[in-house]
Amino acid sequence: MTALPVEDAGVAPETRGGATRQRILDAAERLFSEHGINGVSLRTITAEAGANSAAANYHFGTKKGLLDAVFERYATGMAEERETLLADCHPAPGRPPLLEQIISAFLEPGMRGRHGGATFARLRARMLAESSAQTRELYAIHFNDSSSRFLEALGNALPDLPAHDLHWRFHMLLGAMVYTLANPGRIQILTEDACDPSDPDQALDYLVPMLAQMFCSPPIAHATNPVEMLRTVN
Amino acid sequence: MTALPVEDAGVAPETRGGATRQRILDAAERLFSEHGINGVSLRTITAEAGANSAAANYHFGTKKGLLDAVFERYATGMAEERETLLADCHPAPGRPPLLEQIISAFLEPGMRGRHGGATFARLRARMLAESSAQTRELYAIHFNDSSSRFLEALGNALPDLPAHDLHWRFHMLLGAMVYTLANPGRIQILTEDACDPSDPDQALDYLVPMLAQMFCSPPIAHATNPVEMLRTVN
DNA sequence: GACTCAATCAAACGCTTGATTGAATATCCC
DNA sequence: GGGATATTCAATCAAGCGTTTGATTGAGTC
Repeated sequence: MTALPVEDAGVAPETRGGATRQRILDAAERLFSEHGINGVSLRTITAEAGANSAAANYHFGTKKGLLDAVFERYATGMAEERETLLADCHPAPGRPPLLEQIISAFLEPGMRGRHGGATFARLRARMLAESSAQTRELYAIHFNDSSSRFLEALGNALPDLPAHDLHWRFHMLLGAMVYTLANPGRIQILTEDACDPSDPDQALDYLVPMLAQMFCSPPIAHATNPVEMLRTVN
Repeated sequence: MTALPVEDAGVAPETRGGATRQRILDAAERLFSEHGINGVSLRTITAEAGANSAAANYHFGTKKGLLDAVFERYATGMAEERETLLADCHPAPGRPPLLEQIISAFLEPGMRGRHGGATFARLRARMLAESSAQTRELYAIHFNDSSSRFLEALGNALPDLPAHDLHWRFHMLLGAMVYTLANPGRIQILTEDACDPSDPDQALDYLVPMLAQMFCSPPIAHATNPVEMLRTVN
């Protein structure tokens, strides 16, 4: 009926780039990110994609397989770009401070237009909150390595910061990023839109220098475990 | 069959404290927080509560009504305690800095054992990420007022901080809190459990002083909108 | 002892879910 | 063209969903 040209027949459906397959991926990404994975049926997705209700199962096997494909589509390139940008981080005159370079290299690929944009960003945030076995595995597969490298790079850039502080601050960085991506709109409600984290440019402009300042600030002395106060790194 | 004593017959089921009703609330809170609202069926909840499959509908009308009741159960007291603690914030020798008092007053009621503990905390975080019409409304009803008051108190404590910075830093505070409550376990995976945000005491010990330092740090000069750089507050 | 009424129960309602089937159609290479 | 392959289609499946029903229970009231 649609008679769209299929440009690469002969390949297994998992690696095809057929038009229907793409439309299903787009629809699934959008609907998953809006209503959650359990909140959307395959029928809704295929209807939105203008495809037959069996098409999703044909192309991706199961609903789980569809989410895998949706996630994989942008996650791989995103992690790669992160690492590329990180490799290019070095202190130099005329460039931002090293810490800002590193933080920007971590945040930027996931927040700007490439790699799925706001839709995929929101899906990632939602998946982190849902935290099922599948979503945890997808995160581990695609992001564990690069995130570890960033943690290491931040530690090298701040040799005097105790590991406990480094880890907690990275946790806070992740929190700021995820909460911004999730865009629950709380701050917009509370401030009547004076501050808009849903604008990626504004978000990066603020988060990168603010997080850099946070990482730079002196270690937190905490009373719970005095031994920690003496330790330096690791 | 169970023959449990009903201590307050004669009251409408919405305000009863019957044993079955309580068990359903407990089971719903736990299962909602673990698998999401769409990820759990009423049958699973009632089975977990050892009740008949119609019991949830009898006591709460609909699944939506059940979530309302689960949220209401602790949210009201939590918001009240926040406001009580905030009213008691004032600079004095021998007490922590005012900023830490305010931040602690905001974070503590939601993170320590009262008001549902870790289970309800995780549910709140998940609801923020899901952000359906119902969850947004529940948040607005129970938390908008008190959150606004905290934003105001922070602004008063930091009269020289531009509103743009204040709002963004409060956004980051919310992100750190929610991400900690959601407990996706990312930092534990990356650091092999050296840092444990799922321990409320450790979390508060670190977050309160670190966030206070963040609020205290100098304003961020941003190039996007130079006019902002000249403004002070509001 | 008849009556009330909140609470519980087993059973079923109509509907949606993820998944499968086999026939029909489109597209490719030779 | 022909034959193989890839895709789409309508139809169907068992299972599960939220919700409703009518009967039953058992403690309190007069």
